[in-house]
Amino acid sequence: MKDKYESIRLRNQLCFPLYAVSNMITRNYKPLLDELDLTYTQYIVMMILWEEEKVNEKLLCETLCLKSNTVTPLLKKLENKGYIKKSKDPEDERNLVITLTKTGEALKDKALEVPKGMACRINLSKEETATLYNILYKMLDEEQKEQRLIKC
Amino acid sequence: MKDKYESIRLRNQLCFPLYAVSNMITRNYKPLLDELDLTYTQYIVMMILWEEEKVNEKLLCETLCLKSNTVTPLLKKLENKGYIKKSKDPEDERNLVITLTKTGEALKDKALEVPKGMACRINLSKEETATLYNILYKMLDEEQKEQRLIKC
DNA sequence: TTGAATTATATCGCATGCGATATAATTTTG
DNA sequence: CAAAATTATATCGCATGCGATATAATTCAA
Repeated sequence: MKDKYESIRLRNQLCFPLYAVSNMITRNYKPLLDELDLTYTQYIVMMILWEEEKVNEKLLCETLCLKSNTVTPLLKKLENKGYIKKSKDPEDERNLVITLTKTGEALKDKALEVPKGMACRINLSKEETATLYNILYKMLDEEQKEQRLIKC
Repeated sequence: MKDKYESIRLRNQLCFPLYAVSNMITRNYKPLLDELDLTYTQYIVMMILWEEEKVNEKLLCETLCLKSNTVTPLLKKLENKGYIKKSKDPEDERNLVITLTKTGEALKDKALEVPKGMACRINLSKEETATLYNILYKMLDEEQKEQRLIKC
């Protein structure tokens, strides 16, 4: 390596484009999600609920790779907007069970506009998209594996 | 498409793994950057300064794809830590010129430990890394192109 | 079986990101 | 050349993310 400092050049980092693209995506979603009165993080929580009907907070945290200190206040906001309901699992009172309200359920159809609006904003080929998707999930899976190893 | 709602399933989003991996990367950097008393965003600012010697805020914002409302307070913190100095460009007093202090410059060698420490945390092949890098920069470049088009 | 460990949420403090807005310096324009 | 527009920073308010810590419910263990 010519320069001792090659490894700390911004252009040689993989982390930076990941970080910048992630910010970029969130920025691009904003105008579309404003229509639903959702932030990006609130949107991915709602996506899970539109699929699952009933989820507890722990599972939500694991699925989204977030900690409860991010998710708890976020759920409070979704509750205040009238999109979700919170209740305790009678089997184990520690578990928070989250379900959609009628309003939250109704939002599902409106949400179909979001991916439509985003489609034109990401100019990748089908193949590039698939490759990107697979590499990213590989990274997430590795991380999860690490987590499990650390627990042992 | 079988299900009308396929497009809003979390698993069918490209944005989500991007978002989750970006968070994951930042989490992984934290213990390494704590040694330098830097956050991740502060670290990428310092990387630019270690390369450039002298940068103004506008260029910094463009390079990092961030707005001044993120970068201005961040520079104040780096100044308080004694890593950078701020001055005005005499040619155009609007421009903020940022340079490293001796302490900031000295941190460069210590920073070489950071990519060393990260290497083992990303389990991608050379090829996967290159592919990921290229696709991400393609996305960033498209975005920049859009920006220019909008300006016209 | 009861005190200790574990687990699931919740709270606190700090550092981003960013839209909206304010301010100061420079450039454009009529 | 003076007012208007533009440009570069700065400030404000809100919504994350997360490490550290607190609290309540459950499980484990002596």
